[in-house]
Amino acid sequence: MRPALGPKFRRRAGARPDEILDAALAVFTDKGFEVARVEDIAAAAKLSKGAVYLYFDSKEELLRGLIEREIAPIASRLAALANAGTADPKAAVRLIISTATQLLDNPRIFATPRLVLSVAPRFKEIAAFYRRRVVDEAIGAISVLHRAGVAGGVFRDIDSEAVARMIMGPLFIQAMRKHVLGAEETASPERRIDAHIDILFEGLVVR
Amino acid sequence: MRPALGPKFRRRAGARPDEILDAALAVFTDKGFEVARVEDIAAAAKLSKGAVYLYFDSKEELLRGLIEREIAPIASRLAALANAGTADPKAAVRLIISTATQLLDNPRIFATPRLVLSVAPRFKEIAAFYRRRVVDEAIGAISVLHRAGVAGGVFRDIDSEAVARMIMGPLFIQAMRKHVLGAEETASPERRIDAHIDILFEGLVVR
DNA sequence: AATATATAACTGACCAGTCAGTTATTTTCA
DNA sequence: TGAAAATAACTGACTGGTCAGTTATATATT
Repeated sequence: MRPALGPKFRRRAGARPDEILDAALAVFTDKGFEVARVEDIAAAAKLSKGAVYLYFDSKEELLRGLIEREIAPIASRLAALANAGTADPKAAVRLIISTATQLLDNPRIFATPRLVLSVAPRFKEIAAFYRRRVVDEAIGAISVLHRAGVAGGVFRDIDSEAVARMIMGPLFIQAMRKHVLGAEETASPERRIDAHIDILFEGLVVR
Repeated sequence: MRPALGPKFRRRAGARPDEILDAALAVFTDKGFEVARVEDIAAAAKLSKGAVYLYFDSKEELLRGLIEREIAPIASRLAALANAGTADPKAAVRLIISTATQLLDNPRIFATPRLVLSVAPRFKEIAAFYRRRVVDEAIGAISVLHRAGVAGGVFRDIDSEAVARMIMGPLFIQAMRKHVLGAEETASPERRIDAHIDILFEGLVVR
């Protein structure tokens, strides 16, 4: 019956889980976890719904798989940043801010944090997992950096968690405003980075 | 049939919509908009499901009504803050930070922003409405304050939006961490406020 | 009596997850 | 080599449960 459009499927099961997770991320981001239909995800992965269930036991398992996959690279990247930066803490903070600004500007990358936050009320362990693996790690990395700066006489001796909030907070709220509330960007990333570092390092008050 | 347990209903209906919205806020916050059942909301308001539909046309209307009701006091409060503070901008910034810290620590108050963010992907106009009425207003208020400080020679002349992000970002990320990801508070609100103002005003770098 | 308020039973659409059957790919062995 | 057998990948129709919204009926208020 089918005209000659090539084979309907190939032996490529090894690649399937990743393809399905890609599709899941897109659909979850677009509609939210609850509203997303497994059939939509299947369609986006060019499969039937039944095939999705060959690779994942449930819609929830799809969510878990996705988050685990997306978390891995972040966690390792963070640790690397902190360790690399102890020699020149000011430059390292600069690097963190500019790297994170660029990452968070990217919708594809911000999609997972966004998704985690949206499912957190229902899936407490996912929330806890993300907090430990990403948020706490990030705070830890910044803390290491800050303490190194204090030891080197570069940074003032303030609560490290407060410093972490002053670094990540502005980046995060900007990302939420842009990606979730749909706000326009008024300043370019470069200008935002410069302004952020300026206020963070020099303070707001005239001296 | 019913034994003498008093009348089955006797209230003036005038109070109902507000009671239902209170119940809706509680249930939406607990389960999220999609998962929340109208029957749960009805039960929380001590009504039958049918009765809810006497006051609201749909579940979605319940959401809209709720958000509108919760937004009103915030918007007016913000404008007041900015205008009141032009005489002593430093004190006004201090006041904003300590007020907002306390407000955002309160789960009942953070519930609406949280809800808005969670439904934003599905209900774009709600997101846009909230952005205009709350986020943009807040930025505007801080901007007014900052410009006043610059004019008075107290604050450095930096991009006002960056200043707004440095004020609201750390507060917001802390609230998300606590209320959404379920993190413990490590420092008291007072200590957080002090540290925040210290870094914001004086900067991180030793001079 | 007439109206406003409320209930409980009901309907219809929707969708996660299942499964019997189909199609492609690989292996076996003549 | 090439046809048959075995296996892996996949499909789509179906089921069972859930829930937003409706309706027929009952109770309170004026």
